[in-house]
Amino acid sequence: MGSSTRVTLADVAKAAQVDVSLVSRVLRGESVRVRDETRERIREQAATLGYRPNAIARSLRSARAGAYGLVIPDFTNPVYAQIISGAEEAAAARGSVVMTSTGSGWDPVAWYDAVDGGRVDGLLVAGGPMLDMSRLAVPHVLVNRATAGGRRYVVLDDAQASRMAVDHLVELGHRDVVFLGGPEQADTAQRRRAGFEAALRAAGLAVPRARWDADYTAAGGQAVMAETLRHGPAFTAVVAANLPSALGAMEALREAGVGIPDGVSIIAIHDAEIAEYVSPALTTVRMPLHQLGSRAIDLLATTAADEPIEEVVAQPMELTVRASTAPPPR
Amino acid sequence: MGSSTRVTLADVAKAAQVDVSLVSRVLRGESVRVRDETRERIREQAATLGYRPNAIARSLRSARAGAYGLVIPDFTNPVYAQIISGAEEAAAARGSVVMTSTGSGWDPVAWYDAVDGGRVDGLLVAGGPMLDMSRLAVPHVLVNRATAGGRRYVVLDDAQASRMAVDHLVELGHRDVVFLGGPEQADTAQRRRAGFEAALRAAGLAVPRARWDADYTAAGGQAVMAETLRHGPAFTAVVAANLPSALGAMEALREAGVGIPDGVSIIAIHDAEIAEYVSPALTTVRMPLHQLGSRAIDLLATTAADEPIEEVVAQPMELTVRASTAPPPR
DNA sequence: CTGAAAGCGCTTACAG
DNA sequence: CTGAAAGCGCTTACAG
Repeated sequence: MGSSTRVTLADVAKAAQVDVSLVSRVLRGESVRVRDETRERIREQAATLGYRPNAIARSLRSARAGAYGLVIPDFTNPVYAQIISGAEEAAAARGSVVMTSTGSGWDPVAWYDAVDGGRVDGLLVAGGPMLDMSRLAVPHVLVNRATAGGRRYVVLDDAQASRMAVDHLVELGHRDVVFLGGPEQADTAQRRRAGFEAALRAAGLAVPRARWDADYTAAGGQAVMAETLRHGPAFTAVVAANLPSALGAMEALREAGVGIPDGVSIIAIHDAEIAEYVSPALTTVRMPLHQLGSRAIDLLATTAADEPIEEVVAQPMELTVRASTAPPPR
Repeated sequence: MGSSTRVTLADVAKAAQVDVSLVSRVLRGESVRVRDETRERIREQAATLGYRPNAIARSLRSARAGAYGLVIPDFTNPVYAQIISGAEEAAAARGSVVMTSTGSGWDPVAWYDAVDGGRVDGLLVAGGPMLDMSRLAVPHVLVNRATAGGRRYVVLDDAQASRMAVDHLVELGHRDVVFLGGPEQADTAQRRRAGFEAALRAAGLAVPRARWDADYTAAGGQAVMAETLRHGPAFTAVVAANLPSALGAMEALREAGVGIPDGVSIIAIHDAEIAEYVSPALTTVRMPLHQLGSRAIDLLATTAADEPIEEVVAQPMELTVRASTAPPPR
């Protein structure tokens, strides 16, 4: 160890008594005709010296970073772990994936420099503050967000998720269902609400007039659910726009002395391990987040930077029935 | 946009009619005496052309990456989000932090190449598979893990956390307390267990003979708690070695019809938002994970690569009493 | 105050 | 089959 004396291609070349260019070719496995004996000598010396290619020099020369960036706004939200694992799986053959955050004390100027200086071949942006992607030289794909104006995104079938949630509740016999929404400016929240309302209408049920939108957090879900209990319409079931807001809503219901599911049923869009370990275990619609991450990397890698991408990853989406939903009280 | 025509230093130099070296100095803010007029012209042209420095070229030349790597084994565990935010805060002045994972389909060989090719100035390793750090040329610091042999780590005061948990239970009147441990090979788990036993002895209480070790996961915690209920000693309280295993244990208690906290109290080491939103809300010992991340970056940045680091971040550690602990049934 | 040159460690046509 | 050379886009002594 010791960064003092890094072994370079030149060192290996000297030890193996060949030119650096040959070492480069052999070590990269480039199909080059070379005597077996020479090839062996080169490999041997590289191993002996502990040569490891300088990725920076390679990148500069070849104009390829060999890495993709993935921008995550909030590592506490378990949905991102699934997107990450999908992205890594798809990228494995092409290089690595590095995550950066836009969290606490985030500085846009430093960020653009850090992310757009050739360190990555492309950027997946999974939420976070609204960024001006046109300032970026590196190709990008928005993940789970279809910003107006942007034409490079992969999203989920949010409306369908709401529909599955509503259908489940309707099958159980619920007729008075409210939607605990996400922030109005989030397009995922808009599509989930639209899907909710469409499904209600399709079932011949009334769409509540007022909107009860939280901010996709547990604290927000709790506050808005409490508000709904005080001033909202009578209801026997809730569709929560995401997992954290469902957990908050459950807390608000408990505080109000409302039983789950005997008083009110609740179902959330998105699934994660935690849904199994709350009480009662939470019924969810599992979204294809892993597939979303994979698909986004594939598109990033295979698409020209200026080519529009407007794609919906719809499969597999799955209702996961747990203990938080049951027929309405009668 | 369009990566086709990146603006280089040479482009700016030509436009401003000066040498590239001068542009480099002015744009980096190097203290160089230059006519205000020239400086102004350079800045103007850089802005007009939309120049953005090539981080790769800069790194190669200056032998500094301007970034630190942070290896995360599992993005679903909320404790890592706190470490990340601490690391980012400390790194902000020096460069960026990029996270990489050692998750699904992780390939050690590719990993060493990816991480040790000059892309980062240093590496924080927060758990994951046991890696041979001596193979790395880049300086590293282990975070929350003091591997035998390794002499570069920052850990928490795990024993103290257990002590605080036990003391809380003892003050409530508990005398029969069990420890739901972590995996035996994890040194954090060893210290938490040792602290647990020491605190019990200090309180004049018996240390259970058998060990009930899970694997730091919810599923593991659930299985081992169920086992403890069947074959373990009688107990009125549980100290869980981490948050996920506590959530699993709560599920096992519910399944066995044991009330929390009226039948059994439970307290977990580590805190996260989710602890507030399970039912009953979980009492925890909040660990200084943010500070752990910050300190690790500071040490990485200011310490020679071969200098031993053996540090404990002990403050602030805080008992957070919620609803899952109460006096024992009588 | 500003310029010219060397060189970081690679890859990749071009030669032979 | 193998080598010599150019050059990626910067930074940094060295000159003047």
